[in-house]
Amino acid sequence: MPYWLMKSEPHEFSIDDLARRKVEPWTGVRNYQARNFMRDQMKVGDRVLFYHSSCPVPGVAGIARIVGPAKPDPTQFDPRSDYHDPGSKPDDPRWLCVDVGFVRKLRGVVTLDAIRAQAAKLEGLTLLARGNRLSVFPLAERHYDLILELEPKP
DNA sequence: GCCAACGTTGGC
DNA sequence: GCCAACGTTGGC
Repeated sequence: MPYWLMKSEPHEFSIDDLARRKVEPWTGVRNYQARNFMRDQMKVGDRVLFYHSSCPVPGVAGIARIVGPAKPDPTQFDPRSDYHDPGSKPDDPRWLCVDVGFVRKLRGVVTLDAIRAQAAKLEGLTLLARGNRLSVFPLAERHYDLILELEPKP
């Protein structure tokens, strides 16, 4: 499954931060389903919609791609990290991260409102599923394309 | 800050 | 294995 949506809170890490960093290890995922997607299905080269959550205008803010495969998330072993997991052992890491590379920032955010307005065309999109909280999930290619068609024109 | 929805934990 | 309690997510 070569298309993904990944959420980030922009006050923590935004598309502008990724534009500066170029590549960022996607640390801090602490949900087994999201981890399993990264471990079992993500491939280097896969496309990612970069989603801003928990912010004034939630929505897709940019495009990224997977540039490094799943590997142990170092923050789980750091006692000073918010993501420290004392139950995870270095010889059997519980949490993984992938490397995410910047592709481009959209001309404007494709807002959650705008996406919802196309709900009829986006049937099955996890983002619109009731109670969805997953921070990493696969996208159907047609959903990826349709969302990008909502990008504001120049 | 509120709260619905969901995941995790732990007693039994 | 059940399920109540608790913690987290994320839009509003």
